[in-house]
Amino acid sequence: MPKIVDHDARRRHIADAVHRVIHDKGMESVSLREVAAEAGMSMGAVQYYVTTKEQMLLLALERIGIWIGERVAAVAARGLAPLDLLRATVLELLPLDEERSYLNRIGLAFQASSVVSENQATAMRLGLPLLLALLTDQIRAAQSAGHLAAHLDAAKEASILYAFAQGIVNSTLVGHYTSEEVAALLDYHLARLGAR
Amino acid sequence: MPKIVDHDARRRHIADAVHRVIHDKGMESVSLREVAAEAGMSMGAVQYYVTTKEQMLLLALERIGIWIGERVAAVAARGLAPLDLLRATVLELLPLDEERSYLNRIGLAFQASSVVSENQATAMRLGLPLLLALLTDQIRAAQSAGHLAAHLDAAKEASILYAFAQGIVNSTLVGHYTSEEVAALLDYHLARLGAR
DNA sequence: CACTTTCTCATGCGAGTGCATGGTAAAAGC
DNA sequence: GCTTTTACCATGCACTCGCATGAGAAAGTG
Repeated sequence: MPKIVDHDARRRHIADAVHRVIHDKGMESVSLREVAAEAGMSMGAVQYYVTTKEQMLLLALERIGIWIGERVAAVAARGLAPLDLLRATVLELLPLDEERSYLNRIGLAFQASSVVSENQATAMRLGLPLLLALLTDQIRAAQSAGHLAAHLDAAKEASILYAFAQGIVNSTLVGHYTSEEVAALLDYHLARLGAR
Repeated sequence: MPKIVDHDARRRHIADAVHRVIHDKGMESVSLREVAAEAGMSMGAVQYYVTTKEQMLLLALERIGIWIGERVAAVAARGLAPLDLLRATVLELLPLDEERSYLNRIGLAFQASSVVSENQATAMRLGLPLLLALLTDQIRAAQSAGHLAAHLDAAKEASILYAFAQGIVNSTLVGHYTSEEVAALLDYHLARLGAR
């Protein structure tokens, strides 16, 4: 065998290029040529690692999921107190700095794209329950620690919290909220759920 | 002058065709030809009423805003009790039946598209404060009637409620929630805000 | 009737699309 | 050294895109 190449690395490289194209010019201008140019490789090389455009998008979508998962896991590893951990986890999902905006722009593009592509919708549905379960656990932990009211339905609160985050993302990305307003809204919401 | 034609009607007809294309095949497959075919007219006729694709999309976006505004106004005209009105208004924004799913699919597509198109983002930002102000008023009314706790910050609650709704839309459109779960989540959230 | 104005259409253009193909360079196995 | 496998690339193909153009049909006015 010749020229041993790290296939995963190449595919990651391509996925990153897809992300940049989506972020800079939107989902509609993702094309094999555009992505190849962004990745600094020939169109033939892209085709070698990715058989079809659909598969290329799925690859990029999966990597976004992994990326978010890693970020959330990193927060969990910080060893914060229960309620702080919950707050930090949700903050991680909001577009409060450049990297999180980048991630959320791409996420929103895939969100919309998934409505029309069943394969993408399936991929989207994989990560969601994991995140909701994590939030549910964190809420339960905060309840046990007496930081959140014991009578709250942890699973429902997790769903509401995540929906809140997603909705805030939408409005923020079209330029409605500032970072400060977003953080203030989250804190207000969490405070309202506090034990009394 | 010949063939007197209702321009607004024609433009509405075109906008409706754009909506159907976005709903059925997604934003990426919106093209002058596709829209013309969907509208049952020639491509030249579409071009006569709409000078550019960008303008066509803006037209379709504006009409979505008008449509949602009308639906929300219709709810307000039903003369419900304060808390019921608030609940009904939010329900109006959720994809709980075919028409609302239709509306929300298109809305989400524009949401994503607006991130990349400044003109669309501007149009999006126009309607949002109106809706938030309406929800804020309804929350204040519910507080005055003793249906919601008086200590709540009405404006923040409105923002949270709307963000919640938008987030739920995202997840529901990719197939995560059922209609029943969505309604249950809203009721749970509102009950938690109730006066005690 | 002509004449003007409004509306509609077919067609062309250059550019870009996803994908298939055939060829080529390089490294490993024999 | 020759073959095989892997990696890559240039190009072609059929198609679609947004938009421009010019011709002409329809319906009013004089």
